[in-house]
Amino acid sequence: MGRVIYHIDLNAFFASAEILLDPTLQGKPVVVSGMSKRSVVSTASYEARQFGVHSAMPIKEALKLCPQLVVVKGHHGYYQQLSEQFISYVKKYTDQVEQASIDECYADMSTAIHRFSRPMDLAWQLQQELFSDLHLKCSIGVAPNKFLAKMASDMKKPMGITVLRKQEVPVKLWPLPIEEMRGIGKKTAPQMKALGIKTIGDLANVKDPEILRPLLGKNTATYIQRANGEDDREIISDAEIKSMSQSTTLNYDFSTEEEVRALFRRLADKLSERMIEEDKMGTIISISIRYFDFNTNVRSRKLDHPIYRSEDLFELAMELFDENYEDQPMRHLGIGVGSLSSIHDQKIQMNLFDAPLVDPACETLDLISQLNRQLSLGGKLTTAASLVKNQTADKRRK
DNA sequence: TCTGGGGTCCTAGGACCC
DNA sequence: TCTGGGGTCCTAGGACCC
Repeated sequence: MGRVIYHIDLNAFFASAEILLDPTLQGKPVVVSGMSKRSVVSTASYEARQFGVHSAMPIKEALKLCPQLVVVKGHHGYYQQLSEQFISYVKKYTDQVEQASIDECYADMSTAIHRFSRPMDLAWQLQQELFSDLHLKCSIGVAPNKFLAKMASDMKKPMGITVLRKQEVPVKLWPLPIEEMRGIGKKTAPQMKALGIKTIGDLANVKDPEILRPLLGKNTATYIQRANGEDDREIISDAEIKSMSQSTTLNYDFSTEEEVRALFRRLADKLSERMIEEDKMGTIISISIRYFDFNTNVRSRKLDHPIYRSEDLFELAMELFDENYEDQPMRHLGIGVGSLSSIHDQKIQMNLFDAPLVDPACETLDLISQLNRQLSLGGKLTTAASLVKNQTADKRRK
């Protein structure tokens, strides 16, 4: 007996959420975007899409296409709350739910559908609940695996329910252009077309897979299987986040150290706050610098102890910046942390008494000065244990 | 009216080790 | 009278997705 996988995709999520906050926006062409001249459209309402406005389009271009466009600033905390409610509604039917992004998830409904006479009925009920209770529209794809469910949910929007069976693959999937395939983007699609692979069907029936290896790498066989409607990936309901970052595009290009320091302070503060909220610390620090000409550098460093405090993020970001800055005007800066683990778990493992012994003669003064620095910065007072650990790690690095 | 922000995954080269 | 062969880690770059 095969699986029944749903892919549930909220339609124009950010725009719908804004209409919930301000019902007078209902029926109007609305986009959510930043408010600077360099902003792009994050999400467009269906009314806005009729003018040709779409995600990632520069806001100025969108206004040119649709002068009456209503531009609203995003409220990401609110979207996050709505998203959590969305997931909890899906979890009423199964605990096998994998959140794929803020506005979509996969769910294994193989067992849950037995409570309904037809698999479509569960989808219909869930869609109605999300609309009547949360006022959110969604599209649902129903299929034997994640790939087909995702393709199915894309086939009818908004408020669509699409069943895609394995035997329907040649008729419903194969005619689609190759760029509709997940993972084939605007760089790879033209190269595949140059090889004569113009549709998903062409990929499914490719005679010599080796010609695709330079484009698709080790996943070549997987792509061909997907094009044939095969995908045995499990639903992963407890995926851990792997990296966190905070970045911004400037209103005008930066050229001075003071500007950079002030921005890195702000980015470090925000990122640290989010990391503490998510109970995450990490051992890879990275910065990104995008210059005026869009040339972008990402520089990273592996650390020998995990960090999450704003001051640590800031200091290391500035070090990486000073080592790598190419002395040109910058339009974008960012800080990221990878290789994440739990702050909480480490604190449990390492209480005060587990701290490594410190040579009192040469270490005490330095310890006190670090402690004072942290207090003066208004940061949370960390345990002496973690302070000592940080310090010994620093010494090792030197 | 140029080109956001937050993520994931893959590739490739060099260092280093046995 | 040239320079092994893996395996793993680190770093950089790039494609892709929502």
